[in-house]
Amino acid sequence: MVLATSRNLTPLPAGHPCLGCDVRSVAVCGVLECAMLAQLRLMGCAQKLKPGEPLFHEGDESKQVYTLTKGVLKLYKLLPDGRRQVTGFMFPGDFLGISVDDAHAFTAEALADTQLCKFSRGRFDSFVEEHPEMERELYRVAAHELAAAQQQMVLLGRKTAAERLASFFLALLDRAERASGASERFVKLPMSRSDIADYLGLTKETVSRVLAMLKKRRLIRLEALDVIEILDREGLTDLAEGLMGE
Amino acid sequence: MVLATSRNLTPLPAGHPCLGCDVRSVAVCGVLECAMLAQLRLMGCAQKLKPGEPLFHEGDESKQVYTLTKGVLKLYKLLPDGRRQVTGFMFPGDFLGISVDDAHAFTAEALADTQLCKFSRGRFDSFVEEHPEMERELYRVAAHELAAAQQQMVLLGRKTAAERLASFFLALLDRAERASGASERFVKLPMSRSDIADYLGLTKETVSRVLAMLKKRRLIRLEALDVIEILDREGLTDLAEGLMGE
DNA sequence: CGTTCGATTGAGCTTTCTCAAGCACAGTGG
DNA sequence: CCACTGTGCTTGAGAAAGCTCAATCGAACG
Repeated sequence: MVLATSRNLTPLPAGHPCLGCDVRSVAVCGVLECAMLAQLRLMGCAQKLKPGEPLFHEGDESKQVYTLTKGVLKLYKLLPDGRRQVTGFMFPGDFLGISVDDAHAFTAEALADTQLCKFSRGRFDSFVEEHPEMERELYRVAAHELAAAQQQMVLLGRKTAAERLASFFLALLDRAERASGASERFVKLPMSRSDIADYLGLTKETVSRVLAMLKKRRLIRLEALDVIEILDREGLTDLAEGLMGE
Repeated sequence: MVLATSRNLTPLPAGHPCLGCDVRSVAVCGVLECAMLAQLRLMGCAQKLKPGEPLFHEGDESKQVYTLTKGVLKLYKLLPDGRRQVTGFMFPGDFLGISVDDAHAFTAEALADTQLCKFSRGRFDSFVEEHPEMERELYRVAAHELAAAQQQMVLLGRKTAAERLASFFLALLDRAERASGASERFVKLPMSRSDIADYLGLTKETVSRVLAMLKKRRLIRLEALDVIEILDREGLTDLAEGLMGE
């Protein structure tokens, strides 16, 4: 639910801290010239996170922006009594840097071994200053995120548990296919059942039960605890859109 | 849940279609020079809507952008079976124009007699082209919207019915106070109970019942069916943040 | 081989929803 | 001026989806 989408590939100069990443692009610059991408990357320095390690907390001052190059992050907000809402997951290629009033609106925490390319906000801002087309791109990505957030509001406000799970798996599938550029049958779930529950506004028990139901209906299969196979994409799509209820 | 916040006031030239509006500003240009605001306004032409009249539908091609000058709009998305999620309300000063792939992500419908200042997207884009600081402002507003959307996800995913209503009233109160620049005790509800329900992920019956409960707890009072008085703002805030449950 | 931690399953409960009836107020026509 | 009607709001009773609490399972790891 934050700046997203991986794009064009860009070569990195030898010796750069981001060398060895999964990704050779800067997501937010999908439309920018390769020269510009390389230049931006040069300004960054590498940062690594272990599973469970936070990158920053909700309310922290936002002094850096990041590109995720390897791993997965979950983004979440907490209520004072501990209720958690996961607002999104970040994958390689995603850009992390939108903030209001220079404060982070959510906590970002690694789900796996994670690697980021970090830019100081000042340097990033001056880079954007020098490349006005970057500004447009930032706006485009924010607009995209906003549309995704509205879609998630429909899910949280109006969909049943089964519809939420179906929508979630299809969204992960779409993303995997966009990343690989090929059609996929298997979807990796790098997050726990609790994380899925907190993203979909459910409990982990309900997630487990609905998962069992989707298996019994032959819509999906569990290849492993954290890998699902999509058996009936059309059926899953109908379910996700609420067409199975009647 | 779409571009928002009213700001600086700008005089409009005599004879302009927007003359007679509630607002003398273009929200999205909060930081821009007055000269620029006036110039943008000159490019616009007026449009009026009656209650219940749609401005555009979800999926329609997005050929215009708008500034709301008078009235209220509700923005919503539908599931195929008719379930509705209201993603936001628009008030005078709000800007309506963020879209992805040139298609509207939601339906916009008037709740009252409404007046807008309309710009063709092409002219708006070339105006933005000529005023790069406008691009930054668009981005800033989109980022603000995104933060609000994430807040709404917490509400929809994790809050109880009472917490949702309390949060909603406080958000309306905040907005009213920002608009008037003064402290307020009364909040106008220009939308129906069903609209509130569809915004908060509830049913209209639950909204009514929770309203009755809030009255009994002396947190609010109904001045009229569509005007609430805030009797205990602190209590309402505690409730909205989930601090009353324990 | 035992321990641990996440995932699953079960039973009962709570919140919210659904369906239905009653109420209040605005607009209309006699 | 008042009954009539429609629409939206409120209230009630029963149902259901999903939650809570608790027990069990199972894979990973020491």
